[in-house]
Amino acid sequence: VVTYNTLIAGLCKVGRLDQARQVLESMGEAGCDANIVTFNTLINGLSNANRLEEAVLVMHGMMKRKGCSADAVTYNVVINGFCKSGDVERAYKLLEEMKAAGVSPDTFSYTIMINGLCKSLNFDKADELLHEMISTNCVPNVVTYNTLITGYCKAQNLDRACQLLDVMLKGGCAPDVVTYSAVIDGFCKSGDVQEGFRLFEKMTFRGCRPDVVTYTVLITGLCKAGQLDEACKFLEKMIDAGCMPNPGTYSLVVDGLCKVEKLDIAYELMTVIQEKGCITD
RNA sequence: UACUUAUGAGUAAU
Repeated sequence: VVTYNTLIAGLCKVGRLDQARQVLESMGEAGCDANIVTFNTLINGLSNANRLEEAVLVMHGMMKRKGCSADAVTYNVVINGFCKSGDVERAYKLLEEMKAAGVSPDTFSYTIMINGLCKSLNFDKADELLHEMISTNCVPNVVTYNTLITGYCKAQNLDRACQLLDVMLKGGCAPDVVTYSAVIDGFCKSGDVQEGFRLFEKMTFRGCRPDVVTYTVLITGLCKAGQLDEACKFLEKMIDAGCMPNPGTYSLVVDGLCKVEKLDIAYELMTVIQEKGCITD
């Protein structure tokens, strides 16, 4: 079964969904019964391809089989599909349906739903779910908090984002590089690059290593603020810190320089970057 | 300790 599941997952990943489905259907004749993971894998593939009604049909088909019932992953996958497609209401209904069917939502379920609600700017409901999960002894993890924090940052509610960061610190849930990058991005997008750098200092002080995204966020902020010299310096600092920029990172700086007609500096930067062993595209 | 689900940035020229 595991071999089959791996094959189906591979087919789904490259978009050969119909073939994945055929493989699943042929398993019975081959004397190998599909299990819950097999179905979840296919349902996830359909869901990612936005073939949601089909995903639901496969889910229901599976539930009619003997010895097969939907588990938390099954629901999570479909709920996530509806959230990503923008149909948050349908997703929410499925979460209710899940509870009614006696399948307890897990940390993934709540995080997925909270993400959907944040993306549709329904923060009241998102907070409500956070409390609901805590009251049902389902522990929010770093991803759950990151999801909410990102949502609030995008909505430029930085006070609430920082408040949640505090909850994490005090509640023993260590913020990670995603948490910090999200909040730093929030500060930069609000025009306060300074505050972004202050948090950058704090994160390194607390032992959290910035990655390529963290640096890119700050460099983007500097470029948007017209501080191109600083952006260049910071780009070099990043490389010296052992963090390799990807093509997106430095093309952003090069683009910024070109827009203010500092073409010579842009060219110089390219040279420096290449000398440092970065691959330019 | 095999297989499936959730979170952050950038993405130009034509």
